Amino acid sequence: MADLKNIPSAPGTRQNDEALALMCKALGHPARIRIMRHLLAVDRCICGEIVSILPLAQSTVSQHLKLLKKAGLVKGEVEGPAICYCVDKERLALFREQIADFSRQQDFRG
Amino acid sequence: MADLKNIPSAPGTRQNDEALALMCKALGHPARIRIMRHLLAVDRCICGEIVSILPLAQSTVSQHLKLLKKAGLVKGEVEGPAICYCVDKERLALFREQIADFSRQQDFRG
DNA sequence: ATAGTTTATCGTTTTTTTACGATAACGAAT
DNA sequence: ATTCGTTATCGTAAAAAAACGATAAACTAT
Repeated sequence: MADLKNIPSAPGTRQNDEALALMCKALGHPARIRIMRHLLAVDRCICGEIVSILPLAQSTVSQHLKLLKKAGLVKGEVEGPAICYCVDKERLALFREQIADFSRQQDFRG
Repeated sequence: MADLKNIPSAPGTRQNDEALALMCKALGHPARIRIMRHLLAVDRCICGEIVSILPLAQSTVSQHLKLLKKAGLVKGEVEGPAICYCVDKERLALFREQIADFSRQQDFRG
């Protein structure tokens, strides 16, 4: 990938194209959408529960969770021997706003 | 990728995880975010203009546009010798709503 | 200490994505 | 008919993503 990070952004443009793209990419896979939906539905659960609802190996699910964490959409905390995951709702709300701003972006030149 | 398409969806869950993931994936690259922002800013422009604002080869930009078209976020129409691109605002609005619904999804069991 | 449960990481393979140059296709204008 | 400007497609190479099994790490409980 060429270095888009070093290009000056347009005046009215938000700087965080990278972060926005990262979050979009994190949601750009059906398994990860599923994971998010489940977490939103049950509020919080351990990794094993997610494994049980998806037709994927444990290691694969763990990788998906890692990506979601990297994008900031999910956070996990140790809970006894297991790890409890939940959606970072602030980040998700931020994402929703960014998408809203983005998709309402118009031409306000002059 | 395993066949997530054949898994029964949870009761309250929207069916179009695939479509939502596809649109997210389309926006999951900084170059494509840039393209969308530019199109939103200038309303409509030819492909060559987009090439000129990105540090990418013409063929690469063409591929990115192809992805955005495949996701339905962008449409292009022949205009003389060139092709004029613009954002499909209805689709983008739909996407925004899907994200809004998604990110507000809560636990309403019982 | 040992055994059991849970999850992350490693190593690997396959597939997809990203990027490029070169070429083809298409329309406009000479 | 030929040339020019514009964009898509082809072929290819390099990088990243997706998936798995096996193993390691960490914490509980016996």
